[in-house]
Amino acid sequence: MDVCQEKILHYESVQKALNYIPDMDALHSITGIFKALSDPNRLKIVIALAKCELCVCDLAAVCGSSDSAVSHQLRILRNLKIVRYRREGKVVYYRLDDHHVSTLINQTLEHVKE
Amino acid sequence: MDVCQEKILHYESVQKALNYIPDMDALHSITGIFKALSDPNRLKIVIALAKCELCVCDLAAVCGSSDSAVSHQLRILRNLKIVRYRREGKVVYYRLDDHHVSTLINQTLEHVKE
DNA sequence: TTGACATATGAACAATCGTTCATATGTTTG
DNA sequence: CAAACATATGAACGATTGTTCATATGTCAA
Repeated sequence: MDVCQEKILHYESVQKALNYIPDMDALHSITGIFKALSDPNRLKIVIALAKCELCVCDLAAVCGSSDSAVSHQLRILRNLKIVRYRREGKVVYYRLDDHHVSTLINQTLEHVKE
Repeated sequence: MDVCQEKILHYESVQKALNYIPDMDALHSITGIFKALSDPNRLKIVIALAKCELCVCDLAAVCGSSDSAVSHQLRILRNLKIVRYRREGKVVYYRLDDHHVSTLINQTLEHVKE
C-alpha cells in the first residue's frame, strides 16, 4: 500500500492511521448508510420503522410529507438493504432489514437523551 | 402534538412511532452528524482522528486529496464540534472532540469486520 | 370490466455539495 | 524586514440531492 504524497509531517502517524481506513468498498457501504440517515425525512422513517412495521401512507404521516416523496425515499432505503417490505393486498408494509442499522439508531436515540 | 394528515391506515401505530421521533432540533443535530460522516474523505478524516492526532497535511495524505480540500472539510467538522484543534507553531493539530462520534466510529469499524 | 385506492416511478427543477484555483492569514527562520 | 511554509478562505464550477407533478402499476370490490 503506497502513499504517494509529497508533503507529510508525521509519516509514522499517517501510516498508523492508514491501517484503520477500510478499503474502498467498505468505505462506500459505510458512507452509504450514513448518507441514508443524513436526511431528516429518511431518518424519521428509519426511527419509526425501528419501533414498528408501517405502510407508506403511515410513514408519510410520520414525516409530514407526501406519499410520493416517502416512496422515493423508501426506494433508496430498499436499495441499500436498510428496509424490507411485504405486500398485503393493496398495502405495502415496511420494516428494518439491517440489524446494524437497528442498533445504530437505538444507540443514537440513547445519545440524544443525554 | 397534532397529526394533520388525511390518509393514515394505522393511526395507533403512527401515534406510537411519533413518540420516538426526536424534536426538530435534535433531529437536525443527528442528521448533521450523519451527513458529516457520509462523505468518504470526511469519514477517512474522522476514522484517522479516532486513532491519533494529525495535522492538515497528514490528513491530506490519508485522504489522498489536497490540503485545501481537507481544510474545507475540517471547517465543516469544526463547526459541528466533531473535531477540535490546537496550533503548535505553523502546524495545526486536529483530534476528535465528540465522544459520541468516537464511539459511533469505533462501533462502525467493528461492524465492518463482520 | 370499471372505478377506487395504495404505491411506484420518470422527468424536471431549485438547492446543496465538494472540489479546484487563487489568494489571504499566521508563524518561523534567516 | 523578507522568504518560506502550513493552513484557511472565497468564488466558481459541475455534480448530486430531494421534492413536486404527472402518470404508471398493482390490487380489490362492485
